[in-house]
Amino acid sequence: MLQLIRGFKDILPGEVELWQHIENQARALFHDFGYREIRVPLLEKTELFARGIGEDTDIVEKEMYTFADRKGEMITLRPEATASIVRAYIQHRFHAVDPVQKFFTIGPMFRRERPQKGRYRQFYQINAEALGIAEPMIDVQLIHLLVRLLQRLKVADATPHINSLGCPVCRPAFREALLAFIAERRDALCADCQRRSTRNPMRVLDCKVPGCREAMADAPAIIDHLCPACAVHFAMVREKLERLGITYHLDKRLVRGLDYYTRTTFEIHTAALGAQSAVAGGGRYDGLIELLGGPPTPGVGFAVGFDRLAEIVALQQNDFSRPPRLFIAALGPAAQTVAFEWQMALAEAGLHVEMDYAGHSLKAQMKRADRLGAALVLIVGDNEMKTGEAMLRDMATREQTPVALDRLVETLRQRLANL
RNA sequence: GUGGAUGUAGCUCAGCUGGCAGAGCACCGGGUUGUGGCCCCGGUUGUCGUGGGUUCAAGUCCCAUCAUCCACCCCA
Repeated sequence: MLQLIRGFKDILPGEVELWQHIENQARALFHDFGYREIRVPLLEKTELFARGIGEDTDIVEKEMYTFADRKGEMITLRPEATASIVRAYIQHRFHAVDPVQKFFTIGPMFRRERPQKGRYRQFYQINAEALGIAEPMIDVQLIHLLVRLLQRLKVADATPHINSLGCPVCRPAFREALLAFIAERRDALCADCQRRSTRNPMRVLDCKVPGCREAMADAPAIIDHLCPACAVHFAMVREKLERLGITYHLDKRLVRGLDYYTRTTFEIHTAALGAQSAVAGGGRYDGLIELLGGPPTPGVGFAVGFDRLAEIVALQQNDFSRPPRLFIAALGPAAQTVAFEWQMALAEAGLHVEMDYAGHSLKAQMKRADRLGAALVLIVGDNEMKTGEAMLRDMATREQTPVALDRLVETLRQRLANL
């Protein structure tokens, strides 16, 4: 049997409704906050991600779907959306018209990781990006947006964890302090951290190995080494969060896996999915636009893990089925012929109507109507064709009333409106 | 990339020291010649993940491989 590719999955009818529900909530929220949808390609030149995300990151080093196309150009299935959105911002010269742009996008991303719960090779993200705004207000707006979205989706425990990663001004000094600290207790760290300590020392801070946690307990924190500008920025983010009544955890060990992040950084975790606990994350990336060839422009954004979010939402709310309003049980070829035409006419009038196409017994058709969850069943056979009145059965009350066939649409609309 | 567990009907799973491939649910039909849910009766559904090996005989034992799940790792 031909099967789908490892780490990929089908989203089947029944589950799709849940995805649509989440999308609808996100779109409505983004619309109200002035975020406009942007759709960028799934394929980009490899260079965009190599430069944007960082050559040394795990994503670029070993997780991207990168290949040569037929002319030998190196292209990559996008592992995230921010780099593409920033590329579009620069390419279409948004900064020249109005540097302030707020975008959102929803779509698939690709990373070749080992599949696991809530982790697929084609996975979906909801992204929001605010470009051209340096003020801490917009950091807070994005965190607020994230919290509101999760509230609307009835996700409990959606408390954001926040931190500041500083900027190119304050990070070197912190890096020195951290390296010095790590050097003193290198032997106590796990093998991974010993390797990390030279390449990406910030990662040692959020290692989960108990020995490392212990050794790093008193490690210097980034927020104690912020330059005055970053310190003020972060203080304002915290103050505004508090004024909005958004509870948050200050997590001095929170770091990011992508090189472009600066200043405010945030994540939302949940216990619902085991180890794949991060359901959303984001932060400020003030250097990225310039790095990708645009003018110096601040930026901040987040990504929500759609697959993970859908699994969490499904835990409390998983029935999004939309049963037909009416089932037409037709008996005999003559009735079936008119039923077929009614179904189309009623659909045209905005009513979801189902019928049986195979000419099963009335009993079988009633069973099917029940299983589909139809509120009403219209029973039409030779008798009804002669008298011009069909029987309309209310499945909940079992009451049956005659309905004139020539006034069918109006009667049904009335009856269904009252349900 | 590393470690562990699991693959048998559409779904959930049973199948002992190797001996005729099963149950429940679902689906189809009947009990009721034109009336659903509950009940009763009957029926359909299989590359036992795949490929090799051992054996008179393999769902069962061995090897390989693929996939899924869990954890590490990484991240959303």
